[in-house]
Amino acid sequence: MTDPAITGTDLSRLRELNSLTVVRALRTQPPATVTELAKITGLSRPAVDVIAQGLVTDGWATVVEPGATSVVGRPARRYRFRATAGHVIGVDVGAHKILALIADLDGNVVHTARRAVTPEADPDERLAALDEILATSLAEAGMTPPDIWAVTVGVTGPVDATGKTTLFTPLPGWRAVDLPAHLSDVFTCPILVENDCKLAALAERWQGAAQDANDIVYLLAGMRNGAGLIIDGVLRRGFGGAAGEIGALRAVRWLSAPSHLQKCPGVPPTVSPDDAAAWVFNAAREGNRDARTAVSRYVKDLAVGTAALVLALDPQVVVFGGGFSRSADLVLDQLSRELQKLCLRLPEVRASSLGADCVALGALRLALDEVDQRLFTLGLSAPVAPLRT
Amino acid sequence: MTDPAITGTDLSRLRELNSLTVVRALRTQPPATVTELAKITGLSRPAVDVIAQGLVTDGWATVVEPGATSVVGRPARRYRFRATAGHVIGVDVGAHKILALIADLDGNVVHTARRAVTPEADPDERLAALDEILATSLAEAGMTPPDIWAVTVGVTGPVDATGKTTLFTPLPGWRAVDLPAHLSDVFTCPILVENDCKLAALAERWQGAAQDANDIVYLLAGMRNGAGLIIDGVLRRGFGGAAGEIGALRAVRWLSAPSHLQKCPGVPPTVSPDDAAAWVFNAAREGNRDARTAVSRYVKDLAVGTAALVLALDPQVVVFGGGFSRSADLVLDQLSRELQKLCLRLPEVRASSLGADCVALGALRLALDEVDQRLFTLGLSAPVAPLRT
DNA sequence: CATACTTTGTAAACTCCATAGTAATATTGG
DNA sequence: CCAATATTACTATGGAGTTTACAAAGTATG
Repeated sequence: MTDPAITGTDLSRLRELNSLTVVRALRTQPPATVTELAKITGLSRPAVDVIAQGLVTDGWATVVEPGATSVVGRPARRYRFRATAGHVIGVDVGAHKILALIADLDGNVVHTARRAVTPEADPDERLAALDEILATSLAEAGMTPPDIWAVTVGVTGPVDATGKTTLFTPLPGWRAVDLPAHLSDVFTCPILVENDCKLAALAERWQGAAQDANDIVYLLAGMRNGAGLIIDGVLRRGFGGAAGEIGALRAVRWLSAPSHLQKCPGVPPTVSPDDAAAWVFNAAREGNRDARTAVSRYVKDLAVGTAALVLALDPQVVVFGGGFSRSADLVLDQLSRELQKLCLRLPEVRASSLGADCVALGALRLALDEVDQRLFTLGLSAPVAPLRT
Repeated sequence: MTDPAITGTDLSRLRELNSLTVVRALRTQPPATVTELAKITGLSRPAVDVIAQGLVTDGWATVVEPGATSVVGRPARRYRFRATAGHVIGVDVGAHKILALIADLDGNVVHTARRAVTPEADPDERLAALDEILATSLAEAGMTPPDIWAVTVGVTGPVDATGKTTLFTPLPGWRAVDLPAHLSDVFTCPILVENDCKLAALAERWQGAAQDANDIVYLLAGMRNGAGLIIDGVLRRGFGGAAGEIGALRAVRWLSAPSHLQKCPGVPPTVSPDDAAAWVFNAAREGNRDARTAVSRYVKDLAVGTAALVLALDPQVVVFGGGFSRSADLVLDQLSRELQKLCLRLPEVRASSLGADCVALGALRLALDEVDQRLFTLGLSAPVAPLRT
């Protein structure tokens, strides 16, 4: 009924806002004194003092009693954000593997679990593997589902508003899978499902090659190409969750791009189709002419779709990620030259600096964002797992 | 030094926040009583009362003394937002014309001025025409430059962060023009320069065909094609201001699309090249086979670039605007069918509902947004024109 | 080892804002 | 003219942050 944007503020809300301000300041870095916090927030020392004490009693912060200091004056109590008050889970459900990470509220990974699956596994099999890896992860980390404040699962293919990949996904039978419904048997906290490229983009901005950028086109380059878009610092999903799926347009040749590598003449028959690309990249690095030609054609095709995204969005950075990013040394320069030819303004082209965990890392980031968003809009009550709305 | 995001709030700021809340409520619609405002804002009646009186003394609101009412009880004073406290200017500097609108803070247009220029006019000539139309507009509206709180000028071509069209513009010699610098001789208020397609997109969301949508791809279709992108409700410019310039990519055939119309066989030699497209659309409407084929080819080519934008962004709505939108009846259905073939998820395709003023209207909207943004972040002091920062 | 000095922690007085409750006022209907 | 009703004006109350003052806990210095 009432628009929250035009809702008046009363005194208690003011206290809440200032508490959140102090929490934000606390989270910026290591244990801080009341005086430091007062300087950061612009509040007075007494105000910060009572707020900090309130945060301690609520469980959002802990006190670090003063140790040996080398400065003049009375040693100050230090307050630290209690990152272990809650945890989040980020999962990457891929064709070949499932990777689950558990992290605290600061994003420190406290548990990692990996499990291989076959690409042909049917949904029941894959879901069973997912359930199993989640159960053992929780057990090994000494946690129970109520300790988890948010879960994000990364999957291949565009994810709609209900968390399903109804439009398309390469995983067999996976289109009908309702992951939020499935996981809600175990977790009462918010459950998010997101496309793997988009999550990788988030990870790259969080801890990877694009930490300084707010406008990012992330390329997940491999046997399948995908893209994740961060615009004005926020991951954009599009109205139906299908933003970045430029590969569907035949005119931009993303579908055919990897085939240049697979069909490169000279690949030994002993190399499996899955490993052909890696072989070609290696051969190209050693000077094989056919391989160099194949890579060149691959980059040329990749550049067309990338140029379409770059022209559409005019990003600051293009991040070359995905399985092929290990061979970024062979790709980056030429990709940049091709984009120069095709685009109005050339963005920086960088190689991904994260490994194969990047999708799961991005899933963590999205879960943490969800927690933060609830915190800063709904206010901080006692630190317990939020309920799904 | 200090991050405004983690700045504490004190009591006076709280009053300011609540004042802004009341202003927002006032602006939602017609003169409101204190009781109504209290209900909307959630504040108590006395609080709203003192705030409203403060707004009146500051000049942000006016009192409407009660007239004849048909309800029981003492008639209530009504408060109205004083939209005439300030005004903004929106200008469309096109190849053929300059259009200047003056509007109050509610967006009501209070003055309109149009002036023809030749496409070949050099920058000095065009700037002189701009200065002249601005001067006469102000004079006719009975205003002086200090009465203007923000000015937006729409131009063709991507606009960089400094307000220049250094990358590209079809206006001769215009790339070197520094509009903000030029206009700052007259105005001390914020001066914005923006791409015409982007402004038209804003207008369409403000008063046109896409008022309900937050994710919009706007097509400015004419002898030149352009696009404006609204994502999550906000106009996106891209890192260098060149977002939406998909037309630069040859693979998507936007450059060649209008030539199908111009080169259509059967156009009488009496028709000027500028009017050829209109002739073809009319002929197609009357059943001319050649014309229908030309239109069909035009739409096919237009659809490729549009599909690239749709796949990249996954918008809710595609708005077909620009000069050709008068012939939307011939285009929309087929465009929709082509997009259906090319895209993963088909967005709604709608025709623009605004006329040739849409760029200037969008310029007004951007200027109003600038004013609002300053209001709601910097707080409301006395209602006077803000200074450029 | 005592003193001066510096910084932190805490309490009190003060200001400002919103709320709640009450009295006064103005209008309509009987 | 009086009762009912809704608005406006006024006062008291409580909460939150700031300022000021002072005690407490250390280090530096003679």
